[in-house]
Amino acid sequence: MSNVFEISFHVAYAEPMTPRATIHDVAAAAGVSVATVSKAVNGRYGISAATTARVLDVVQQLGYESSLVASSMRSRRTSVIGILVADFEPFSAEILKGVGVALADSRYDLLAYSGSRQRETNGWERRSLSRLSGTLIDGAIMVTPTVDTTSTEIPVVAIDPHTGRADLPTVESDSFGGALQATRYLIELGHRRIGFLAGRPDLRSATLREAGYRQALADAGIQFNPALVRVGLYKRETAKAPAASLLSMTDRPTAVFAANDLSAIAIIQVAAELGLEVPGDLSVIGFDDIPEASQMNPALTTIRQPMKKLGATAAGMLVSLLNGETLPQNHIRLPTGLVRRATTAPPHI
Amino acid sequence: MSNVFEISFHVAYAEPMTPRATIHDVAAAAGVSVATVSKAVNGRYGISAATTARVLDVVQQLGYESSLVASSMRSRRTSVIGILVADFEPFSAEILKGVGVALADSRYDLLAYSGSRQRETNGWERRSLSRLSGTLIDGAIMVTPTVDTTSTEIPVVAIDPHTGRADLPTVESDSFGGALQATRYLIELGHRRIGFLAGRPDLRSATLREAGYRQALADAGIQFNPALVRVGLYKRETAKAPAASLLSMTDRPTAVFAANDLSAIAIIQVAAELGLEVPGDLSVIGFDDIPEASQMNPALTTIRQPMKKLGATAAGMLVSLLNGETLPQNHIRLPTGLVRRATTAPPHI
DNA sequence: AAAGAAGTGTCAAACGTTTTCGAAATCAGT
DNA sequence: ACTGATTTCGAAAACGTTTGACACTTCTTT
Repeated sequence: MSNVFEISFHVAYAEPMTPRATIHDVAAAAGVSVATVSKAVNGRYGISAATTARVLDVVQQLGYESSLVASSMRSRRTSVIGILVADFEPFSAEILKGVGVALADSRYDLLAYSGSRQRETNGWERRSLSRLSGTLIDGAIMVTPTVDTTSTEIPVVAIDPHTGRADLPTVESDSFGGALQATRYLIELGHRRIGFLAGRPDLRSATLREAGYRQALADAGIQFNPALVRVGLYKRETAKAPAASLLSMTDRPTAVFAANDLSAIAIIQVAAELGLEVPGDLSVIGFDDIPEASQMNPALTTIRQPMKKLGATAAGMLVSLLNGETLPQNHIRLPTGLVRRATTAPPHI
Repeated sequence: MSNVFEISFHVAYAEPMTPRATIHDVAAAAGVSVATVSKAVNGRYGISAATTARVLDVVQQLGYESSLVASSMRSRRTSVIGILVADFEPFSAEILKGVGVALADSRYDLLAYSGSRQRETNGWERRSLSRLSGTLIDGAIMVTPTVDTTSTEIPVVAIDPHTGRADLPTVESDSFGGALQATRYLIELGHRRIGFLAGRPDLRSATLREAGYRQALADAGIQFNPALVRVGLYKRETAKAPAASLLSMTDRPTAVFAANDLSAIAIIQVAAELGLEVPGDLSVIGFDDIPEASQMNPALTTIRQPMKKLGATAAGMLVSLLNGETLPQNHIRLPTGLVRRATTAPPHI
């Protein structure tokens, strides 16, 4: 059976796949022991210049590269930083960019891992982390973790962390302040019936955004109405049904604050399907300012969150931890800002 | 020295880092051999239901997860697909999103790898591939590879491939057609002195974009002028100097076709520094339509390239190869389209 | 010339799994 | 009870590296 597999591969490929050279191949070709090769390649002390040169020559010829897996199995350090994401949606992609530039001239490689197979199940990232952490990565950044991960054997920094006691370093943006700004802006435009499409209740950002929403209402003397709140879970697919439910009410809101841009996109799409015009019949404001927000038509009014900076900051913290330093502050919060675009307008009179 | 390191870690962390449970720990706790644990966990035949249950119980208690590294070292298949990128800039990030959704309900996990350490050196991705391929990943997608990678032991699909003989499956967009469209559009606007800011000459896309540019000029009866061509290498930093050189000419072009959006952004920035107005004094058109293109002010006119689809297509091809299937076609080219925005206008009279 | 020091290379263990093979135990059939 | 088949489990090898201990040379020093 395994043979069948191999054979069909050879069919698919013009050239047969040559197995890569191992350290044993190099050792044999150079006429030395594998230990010598290892030391020569890694520049360890105790190998003469002549031998080293000869070994490196063979390495060159054979195109040998040490297997990351095998070497990391033995020596526990790999100089690779892992970032664990549920999937590569716009938010985590932006963070990835930030982490990438922050690590660009560090001595760390970057490995982003997304577990397609099991990501619906809770705690996928604890499992993934566990699978990668013993070896392979020296430290990890976790984006919107689904569990309150406790101690691991490698340093971990969380971005947009879980609710619950914060036992690990975190980076997040000012969700409360941002939500306050967003809701206040809708109120300033004249809206009174303002809906809220909430995020993932297990994330601190989601609870804070709801808190900000309620605070802004309270400040304006508007009674909080639970009937105007739906849970969209931050994802486009999961947000559509609650969005539809919200917009199908007989006395539907004139404006909606969506807890993130993907939810906002979902509700705008649902509105279109229901024949509602944005912003004519419905104002929508999002949160994040993902690149897609400005590409839409009409462009999305939203709260900008410095996603790249979140990533870069987390990367910086992680590198500090890996250097054995103590962090000056364990929890960092970055500011947000209102971006006025075209999905918000005063309500119909 | 290693001790010092450990100690400082404990300082940085409130809780001591507990080493993760290994298969040996599970075996000891369950009173069976490691072989039995392995079989129980992986559902292999030959273990009684009672024993399996007991082992799984212990696994649960200890929170055991098999090490991806160790298991991949022994059994060569990991169900992980790797995507190798030079760095996470907008283009590769978009591709990543596409690969992610394509793999979402496959049985493969996704691992994106970016070698910060050595990415300036040529052939970084061949080395990275080699380091990961023996183990860890079952197949790979390479984005804008710097070398004409020959046979490896795992299937590889290239996106935006290298020039040179195409020995591996490739996915790319219609660079020639897109360049034709772009240049033609500038000509239609009335431009005659049209500059070209070229890409990485080792990539097929770059040579094709230059070919399209020259073809459009020829079609319009405009003499190709080498003095109007600079090489920007697709990256913002590397494009700024050549852009400045181009715009500092005494008879500078009235319009520039930049081989990708990052180059376009660079030249617009340089133009601003030189006091030139876009599109008043200089029209600029890019290539890619990265998310950032529409966020700029003025928004960038560009050739849209279906980046997510490139990624998704490559992922589909790779999965086919991994299934041992033969690809219906080894080279796929996707169409491009003109996106008119605000950085292009007729030239001054 | 002896003895220690320094330099250079090899041996073998270890990392955490999976898998093959064989041993022991249980069971069925006579 | 005896044979043979079947089930259940463990021992050990293997994957490709790194590294500490050790052995053999060669060089200094007295």
